[in-house]
Amino acid sequence: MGKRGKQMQTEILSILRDSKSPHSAYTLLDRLQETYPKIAPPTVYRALAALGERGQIHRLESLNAYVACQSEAHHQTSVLSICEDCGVVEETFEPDIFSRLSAALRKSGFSAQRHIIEVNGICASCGPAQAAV
Amino acid sequence: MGKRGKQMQTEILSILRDSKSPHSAYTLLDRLQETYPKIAPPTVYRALAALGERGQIHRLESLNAYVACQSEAHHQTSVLSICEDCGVVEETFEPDIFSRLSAALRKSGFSAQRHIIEVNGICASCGPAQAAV
DNA sequence: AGTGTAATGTTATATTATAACTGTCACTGT
DNA sequence: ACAGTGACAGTTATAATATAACATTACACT
Repeated sequence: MGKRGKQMQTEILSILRDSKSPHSAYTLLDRLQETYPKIAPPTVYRALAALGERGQIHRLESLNAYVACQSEAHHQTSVLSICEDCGVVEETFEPDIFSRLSAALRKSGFSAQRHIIEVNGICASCGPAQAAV
Repeated sequence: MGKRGKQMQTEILSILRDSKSPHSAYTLLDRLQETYPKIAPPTVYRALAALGERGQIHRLESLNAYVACQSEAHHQTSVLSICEDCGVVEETFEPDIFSRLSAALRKSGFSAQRHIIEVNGICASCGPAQAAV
């Protein structure tokens, strides 16, 4: 890997962990440039790719943005729920849903490798129960 | 709506229906320009937005691309499976999985509105059973 | 040191998407 | 009929996201 690459990955991971909301690649780039003024987009994308491969971050496909993985364990079977009001993303571990999904698709001969499950909605803090308080 | 808008939607829908693989907005733009040389990106995106609202097309968030809805009925609860080999996208109706997902998230106070389920893998035609033939 | 390989830096550009403004046309009320 | 108005479509420009391609550096091995 190399020292610089690891350093960037660490920086990005720490930025993402400090926030429950997703960051875009270019938001991260701006943040990193405060410290490393000269880095360019490929640096960020390389770091994001490495982190993604290790399951340390998740990419929100519907937002083109990234969040830190909230657990050390479930790197493959988590559901990402996105609050449309406050933007917070929560990760939920739902192995049962993933295996049902794989099983359902296998019936038609499809062999599942990677599942993307993202749910848009309103989180507990922003929901009607809270609005009434 | 207006005549031109409908016309573009019809054209796009027919291009997408002619192919089981997804098309990007700009692929569609190129195709439309064969007939309407002067149209610009916003025209395509407006048509895609209108088609999407009516559930006639699905957007593949992980590919930034679009496919025609393969059914007239299930506009909300379909799983999109994407073959990494041939690129074909199939739509599967899985209301049970959607309701389980909503139920699981509701436990933590999250109210689901829109579900995005995309699965990457290998389809029946490209899978090992076929390779062995 | 010399060579080969992999990581990183750099430049440029491709791809996806939308903002903001302008033009057109159908419809309304008079 | 005609001015007003509002929705849609056209147009221009640019924003936002992502990667290709090549140059350079670092480092391991000899």
